[in-house]
Amino acid sequence: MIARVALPLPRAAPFDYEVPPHLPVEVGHRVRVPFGPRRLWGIVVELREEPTFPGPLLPVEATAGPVLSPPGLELVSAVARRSFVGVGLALARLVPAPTGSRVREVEPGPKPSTLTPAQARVWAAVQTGTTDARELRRLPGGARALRELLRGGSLRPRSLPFAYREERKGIALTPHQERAVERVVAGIGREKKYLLVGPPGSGKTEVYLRAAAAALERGGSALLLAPEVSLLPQLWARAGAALGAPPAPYFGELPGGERWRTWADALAGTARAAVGTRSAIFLPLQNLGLIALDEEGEPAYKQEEMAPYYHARAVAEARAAREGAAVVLGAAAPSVESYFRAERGELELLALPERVVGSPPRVEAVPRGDEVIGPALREAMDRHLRAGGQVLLFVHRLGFYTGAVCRCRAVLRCPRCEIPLVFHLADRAFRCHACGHSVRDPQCPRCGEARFHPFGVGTERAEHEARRLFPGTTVARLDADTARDRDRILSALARGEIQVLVGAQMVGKGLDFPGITLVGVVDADGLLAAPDFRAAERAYQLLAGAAGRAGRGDQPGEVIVQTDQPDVYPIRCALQGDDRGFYAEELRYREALRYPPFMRLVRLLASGRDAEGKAEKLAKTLAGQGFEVLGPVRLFPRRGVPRAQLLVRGDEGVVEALAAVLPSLPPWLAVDPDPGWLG
DNA sequence: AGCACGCCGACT
DNA sequence: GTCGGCGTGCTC
Repeated sequence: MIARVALPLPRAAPFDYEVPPHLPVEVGHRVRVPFGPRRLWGIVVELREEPTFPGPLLPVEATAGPVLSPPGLELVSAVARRSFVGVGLALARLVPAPTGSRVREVEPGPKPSTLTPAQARVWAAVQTGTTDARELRRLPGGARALRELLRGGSLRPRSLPFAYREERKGIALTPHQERAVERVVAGIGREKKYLLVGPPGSGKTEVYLRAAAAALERGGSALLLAPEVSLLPQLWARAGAALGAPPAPYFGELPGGERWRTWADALAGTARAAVGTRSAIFLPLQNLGLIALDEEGEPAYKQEEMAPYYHARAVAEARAAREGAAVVLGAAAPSVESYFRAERGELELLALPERVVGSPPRVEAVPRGDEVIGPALREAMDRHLRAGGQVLLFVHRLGFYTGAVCRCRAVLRCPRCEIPLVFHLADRAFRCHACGHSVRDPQCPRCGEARFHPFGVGTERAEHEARRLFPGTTVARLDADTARDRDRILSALARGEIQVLVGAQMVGKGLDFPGITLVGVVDADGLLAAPDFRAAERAYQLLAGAAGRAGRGDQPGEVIVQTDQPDVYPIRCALQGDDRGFYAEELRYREALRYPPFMRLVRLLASGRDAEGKAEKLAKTLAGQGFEVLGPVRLFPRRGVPRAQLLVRGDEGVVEALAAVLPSLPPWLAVDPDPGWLG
């Protein structure tokens, strides 16, 4: 028997190996094979009688058992093909491996029938709340007993960053929710796709959970996705309550051992519900009945960093088509793509028009002027703080000043990455947000001067201003720089110990804090200034999301948006809650300029020495073959490596057409068939 | 990806 | 005369 084994090599096709007669090897198993002078672990993608390779074959050396089912394998193959990488590399990056990472915390599973004295001591300690594995190992005979209990499944490893828990009693559904649940449940097993649109607080999560429960009742499984790890604790806790058992967690930052644990449980069919982020879309849950993507328009669902490039939404639909699952895409402000597809009937639109929690906030646009916190916003903050409310200030950029310019008009940039440097108060230095490079006393590379005029508003500056304007109030900042304290910050906020929270992207969505009665968007114009055809969409989503943060409690909410262009459609429509108006206008613009969803853009990314020259040549070749090519443009170097990109525009078939022309990609080139953000 | 082989510049 | 740069090719 011949096994075709996909190895973790960037472009290579699978390799043939001889399966020794008594080695139990099947498709989807991880196996160890000799490869030149080394040995590699790969995944068997096919078993066949006759080899495809003409030369002599080496034998498979060992197997580690199944890691993926045949449908999962096909799914990953399709994803790999679309981003022009070998299946082996895609598998290596998407399928976790069991690691010997030490268990740090445990939680009890089913009570074992027989216990040795040492195991009994460990078991008793866990029952009384000792979940720290280090402490348990210190008990007499503890290390060994712990290992045995873990192997027997009576104890399970745990290291979830999930401190937050929430009780929610069975809430009665609104008629709209009832109908949405009914529709989605009808789609289970029928590969139906839904777009569930409703403002924050309209009860979308409840719809996912009821549908998930229905999928489980029918003997299937359910997968619930959120765009960010920070949103998982709430979802996990609520799903646990709704489904009767805590779902398995899966996300990139989860320690390897636990990622593998969830993966293996899914594959074995012992985990039937899971919550996770983007990468969880590949979890091999058996008999999948439902996939829900909350906040489906969030860019975090798109893998942009490295191949295989994939959008969790697209993979969800591919899985649904293969496995018959229903897909629910939920959003307050859906992506333009999904809205368009709902209009065309490819997705069934389900609307949850009314809020079940709180009332809609009062929204107002005010001019920003020269101040970070202008007079109108200041007045509103004062009013809400006096009334005992909490304030969220939304700023979309990190740092204090977001840029600095020399007297010779040169912008201060990172010497490696060429990105404008951002001044941070914490280290009193200019920092590069791409590579971390930092300088205290920069000199202008052009004129040698050392005097820069800083400009721009970052989260630190907004925090500083809030402190200055409201002495005596507690101001906290939650952004990428303070993310490791997020649990502490959010629980302090929940306890009312923080009056003003300054936050970037991460506070915009999903988090539910009834005490926040005022949301201030500090610089809405800056959102729109991004050089990307999706800038308006992003601005609209962030504004709609930020607006949703206010007024979920008993007190009515208020939203103040500082902008000098309140009549530009993304801002105007977000303020007026005119979603139809926004999508109509945005779709007109996309169609006129031949952007997605009317046309497809494929991104070709060249990197390394002479990236620009190579991209230039490639652009010429492709243009000569009749492709519509945009660019190339030079990009900011990544870790000192120069980069350039070009875009190829075409209809749906353009990816296949490119594949025909670029049968094997040179190592300096990467292809993203569905780029999210063109920066 | 590694690792080999292989052909042109600055050094003992 | 060598040491060493990284360009092409191979691994079942």
